[in-house]
Amino acid sequence: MIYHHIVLNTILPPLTYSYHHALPLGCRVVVKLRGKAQIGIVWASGILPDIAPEKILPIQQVFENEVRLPETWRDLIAFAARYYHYPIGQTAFTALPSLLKEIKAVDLPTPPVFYALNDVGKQQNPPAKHHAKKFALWQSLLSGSHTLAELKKIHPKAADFIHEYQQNGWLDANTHALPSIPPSQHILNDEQQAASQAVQAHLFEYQAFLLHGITGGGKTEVYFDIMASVLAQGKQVLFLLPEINLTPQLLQRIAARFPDMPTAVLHSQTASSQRGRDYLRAMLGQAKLIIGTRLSVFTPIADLGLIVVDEEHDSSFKQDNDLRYHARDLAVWRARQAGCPIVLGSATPSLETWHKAHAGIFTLLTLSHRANVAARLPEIQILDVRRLRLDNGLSPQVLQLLQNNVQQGGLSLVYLNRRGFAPALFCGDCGHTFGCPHCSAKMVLHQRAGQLRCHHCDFRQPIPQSCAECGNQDLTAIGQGTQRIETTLQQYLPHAQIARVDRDSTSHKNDWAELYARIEHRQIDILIGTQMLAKGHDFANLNLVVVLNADGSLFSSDFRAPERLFAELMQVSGRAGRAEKAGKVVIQTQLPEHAVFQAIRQQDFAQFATPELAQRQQFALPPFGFQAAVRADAAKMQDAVDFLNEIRDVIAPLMPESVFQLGAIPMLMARLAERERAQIFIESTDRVALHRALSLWQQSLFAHAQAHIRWHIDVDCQEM
DNA sequence: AGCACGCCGACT
DNA sequence: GTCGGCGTGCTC
Repeated sequence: MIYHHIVLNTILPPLTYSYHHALPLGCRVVVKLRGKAQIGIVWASGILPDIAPEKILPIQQVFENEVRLPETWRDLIAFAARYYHYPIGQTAFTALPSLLKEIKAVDLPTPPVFYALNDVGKQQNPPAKHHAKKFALWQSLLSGSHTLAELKKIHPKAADFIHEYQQNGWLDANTHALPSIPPSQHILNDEQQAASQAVQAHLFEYQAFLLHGITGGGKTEVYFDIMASVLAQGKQVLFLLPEINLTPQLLQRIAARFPDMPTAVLHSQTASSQRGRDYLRAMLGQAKLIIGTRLSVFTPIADLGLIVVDEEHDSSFKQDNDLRYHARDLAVWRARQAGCPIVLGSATPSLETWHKAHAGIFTLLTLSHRANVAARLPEIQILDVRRLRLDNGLSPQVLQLLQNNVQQGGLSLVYLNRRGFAPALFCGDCGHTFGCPHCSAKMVLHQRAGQLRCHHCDFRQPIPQSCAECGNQDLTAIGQGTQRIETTLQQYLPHAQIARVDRDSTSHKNDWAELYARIEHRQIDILIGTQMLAKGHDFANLNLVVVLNADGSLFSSDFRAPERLFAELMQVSGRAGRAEKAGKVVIQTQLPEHAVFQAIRQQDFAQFATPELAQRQQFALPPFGFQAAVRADAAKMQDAVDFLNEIRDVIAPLMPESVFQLGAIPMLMARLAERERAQIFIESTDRVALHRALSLWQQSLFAHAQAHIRWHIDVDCQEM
C-alpha cells in the first residue's frame, strides 16, 4: 500500500489515505471522511504515515485519466494558504470551480480547430471577386489560421466551403496553429509606444511594471499591444480587472482586436458549468486569453506569458470574507513563478504599488497625455460650500451650471455616493435617529419604496409615522441620497430629462443597455449616480460633472480614506470630456483646504501621493510597515474583546521583538447582522516576523476556540 | 426515564 | 467545517 496526503474541503491539514499504487500529484480522488464520500486532491504520494496505519482508509475512486491540477497551481495554493493563514484545504477548494468539486469525472473540452489553406490550396485560383463573401472567406484562409466560428462571421455558409476545400485537399486543419491577430486600428502615441516597448523588452522574464496613465491616456491600447505580442508567441495571457469594469463594451473591444483568439471569460455571472469548462480550457492551454475578476487569479494556466491587472488600486481585488486574498498581490507572485512580465495599470495607483515603483521594485511607465489629442483634461473647481445656502445639498452655483448645460444641450453627471432618499431619519423633538436593529448603522430612508433600509444587512421596515422614543410625529429626513437629489432637480428643472443610476434603479443588464440607448439618442440631460456610474463607463458627450458630499469619508479614522477619495474623485472627474467637448468638474466640499482637493484641482497624483506617503512613513503604516488584523465576533462586544486580549497576553512573551500588538478595539462597523465585532492589529516592519506572529496567533486561536466566538485573520487588511 | 441543548473533540 | 458523544438539567 502506498500512502498519500489528500487535501479535502475542511479546515484540517492534508489527511493520509492509502492506495495500491502511487498516484500522480494533483489528481482528483474520492475518499471517505467520517463515512461520507468527498472529493480530494492528491498533495503528496509515497509518504510515511503520521498516524497509526490501521486508522488509514483506502482511496475509494481515482479520476486518473483526467487532467491533474499542475504543480504551479498547487504551489500557488500552498503559498496563498501560508500567506493568508488560511487552511490549505479551504484555500484549494476556493480556487476550484464547482465542476471540479463534484464527485463525477469531467469531460475534457476539445481543443479548437484552426483552418488555413495549405500549399496546394494556395496554388488554386481564388473564387470570382463578385462573390464578395466567398472571396473574403478565401482571403482569410489565405492569410492565416481561423476558427470555424470566426469564418462563419465572414460567410454564413463557411462550414460547407470548409468541407468542400477539405475534400479537395486544400486545407490544413489543426489544433496547434497560432490564431492570426489582425493589425491594430490604433496608432500608439510616443508614450504608449515607449511603455509597450519597455514591457516587450522583458517578455521572457519576471518583471513588474506600473503603468501609470491619466484617465483617457490609452492604457488599454498599451495592454493590447503587449498582449498581441505575447499571444503571437502562442503563450497565454491573464487579464484581471474589477467586476464593474468587465463590461460588454470591453469584451467587444477585445473581440474586435483578437477575433480568433480562444478566450475564457471568468466572472461571477458566468454560469458555473461554463466557468468549469473555461477553467479547464485555460489549464489545457486551449484558451489563450483569460479575462476575469479576482477569483480568476487562481486559474491554472499551462503556458502563462503575461499578466495584466487593470485598475490595480481597486479594492474589489481584495476578498473580504473566507480566504482574504488580494488578487493583485497573488498575480505578482504568479508572474514571478511563471517568469513572465506583469503590468499593473491605474490612473491612481495604490500607495503600495506607487511606493514599489519608486523604490525600484516595480518599473514605472507613465502615460501623461490623453490618447485622443483633441480631448482636453477637464477643468476642476473646488467649491467651498461652508457659507453657501444649499437647497437639499445643491449650491446655487451648481444649480445654475446644470441649468445652463441643460439649455445648451450638454450631458451632466451629478455624482453622490449615497443611495436612497436620505441617509437618516431624525426626530426633531428628542433627537432620536432610527438605527438598524442588527447593525451599528443608521437606517436609510427610501421614500419611493416607503421603507427604511439598512445598507449593511438589508433589513427593511416601513417608514415609521412617529418617533419610537417620544411619539412625536414630526420626523425629518436629514442628508441627501440620490433619490432626494433627483426629486430636487426635477422640481428645479422641470423640463430636463433626468435619469438616476444606482443599485436600486439599475440592477439588470437590460437597464444599462436601455440607458446607453437613451444617452446615445440625447434623451437624457442629467445623470444622477453613485460609484456605479463613475467606474468603467464612458459617455462621449458628458461635459459637466458635479460631485456632492465628497468629504464624508475624511472624518473617518481609516488611514486609507484620503487615498480612496482621491481615486474616486479622479475617476469621476475623468468621466468629463473624454471626447472633443471640454469638460468641467465642480466638487462641493466643506474642507476645501484639505490636501486631497488641492491635488485633485491640479489632477496630479504625485502631488497627492508624495506627502501622503511621507505621513505613512512617519507612522510606519503600509507600505512602510506591514499590517494584519485578527478579528473576533460574538453576540456581546466584551466577549469578542476579551477573547482577543486573552490570547494576546498568552502569546505576548513569544512575540518577535519587532512585532507590535495593539489592544483589541471594536471595528468601525462595530455591529453587523447581530454580531459584535472586535479586532486587534498586528504590525511590523519585518514581514517575516509578522508572519511568525500570525502563525502563533493561528495556533492559539485554534487552541482557545470557543463555540460562540468566530474569528479570522486578515493579512494586509483593508477594512478598519 | 426521556429528551433537549450545549460543549468538546475527532475527523486520516 | 461538521458530526457525534456525552453531560447537564428540565419535564412527564
